[in-house]
Amino acid sequence: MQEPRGLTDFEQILLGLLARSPSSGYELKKFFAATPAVVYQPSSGALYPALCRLERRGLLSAEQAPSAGKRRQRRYQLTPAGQAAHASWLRQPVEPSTVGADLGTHLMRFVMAERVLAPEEVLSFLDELASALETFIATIADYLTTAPLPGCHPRLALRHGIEVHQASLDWVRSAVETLRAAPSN
Amino acid sequence: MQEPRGLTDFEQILLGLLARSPSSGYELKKFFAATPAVVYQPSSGALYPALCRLERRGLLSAEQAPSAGKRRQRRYQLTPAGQAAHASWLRQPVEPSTVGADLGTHLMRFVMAERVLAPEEVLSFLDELASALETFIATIADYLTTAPLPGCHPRLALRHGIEVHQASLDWVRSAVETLRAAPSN
DNA sequence: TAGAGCATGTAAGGCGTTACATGATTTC
DNA sequence: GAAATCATGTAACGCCTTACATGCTCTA
Repeated sequence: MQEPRGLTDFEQILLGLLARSPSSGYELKKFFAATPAVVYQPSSGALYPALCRLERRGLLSAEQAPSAGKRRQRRYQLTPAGQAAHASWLRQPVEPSTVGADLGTHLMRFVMAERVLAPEEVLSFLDELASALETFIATIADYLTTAPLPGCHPRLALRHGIEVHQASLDWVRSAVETLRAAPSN
Repeated sequence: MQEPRGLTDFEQILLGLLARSPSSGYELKKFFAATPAVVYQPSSGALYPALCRLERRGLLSAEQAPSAGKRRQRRYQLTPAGQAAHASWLRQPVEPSTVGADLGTHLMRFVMAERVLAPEEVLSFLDELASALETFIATIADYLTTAPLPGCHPRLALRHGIEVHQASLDWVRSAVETLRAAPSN
């Protein structure tokens, strides 16, 4: 029995979307297309095979064209195993080394954690995210002062990194405030 | 003659690094490893084939272990065609639709433009970047007010997008100021 | 009935990852 | 002389992209 390798981010996100509401592949495509903030537009060749993989793993189940016309349509929903996999993804600790790239994945987790995780779990996720961001910012700031950088563009680019991640950090802190003020809504 | 598909971002970045100073594959690896802001660590299986592809296209040339010991080593440098491809990458207009994801690529272009592009070309690149960011921010802000979003986490996540990209925009403006004040250094 | 959109999928090809392979050189 | 590091590469495998294929359903 070979290790069943972990799910990709894309697969986890599909799981999260289907946890909110069962959908067909086409509806998922429309969702991605309609959301301007999500700048990823999965192709058919990525989406349908991913759904098949999740189904083969027993994380999704599909019901064939139940309602309305006879137009074939596979509406997917999570199995209990799928829900478990999704919840475990949401509960994964924030890996500090990943905060420099793909902040998007963390944001996705935050969005999907609503109503799945307990409010205090969400707050501790944000705490982890905040300290990962602090560490990352400190690392760049240190590199900026100590490393011998040729020219002025590299320094400016590092300042960009600091300022953008500082903005993320500020956001995390204000989000914590917001959620503390109105824990459930 | 089939279209020679464009270079990947990774290949372009390799070209940019080698334009600064000819290096071996191993030195490039060390560079990626040593830079904390660059959160990508190319594997051997990505790096060496990429260098070979660039060489086969005639964009790089390699000299075999010239100096010191007889340890085999391939030191790459740009051919004239490679320099042309690199400059053309740097001069590519900022595609507004790409500004939501991979801001990193734009930053890379900015860093590598120093001393390759004329100061006014750099400034116009930053202008393009600024207006792309403005558009993106406005799009999210509009979506935030008009779209029916379930729950409070999605709204918070969109605010994150706005604030982070606003920080980028502020940085662009201050970078323009800095560069205008000290055009060459 | 012709066309546009719905809805799912497949095939070829490219690139990256992980892991392994292979020598040469320096260090203890 | 053994071990670590230098330095380059290859093989298996997986996923995504582009492009195409296939039917069904609604509208003009």
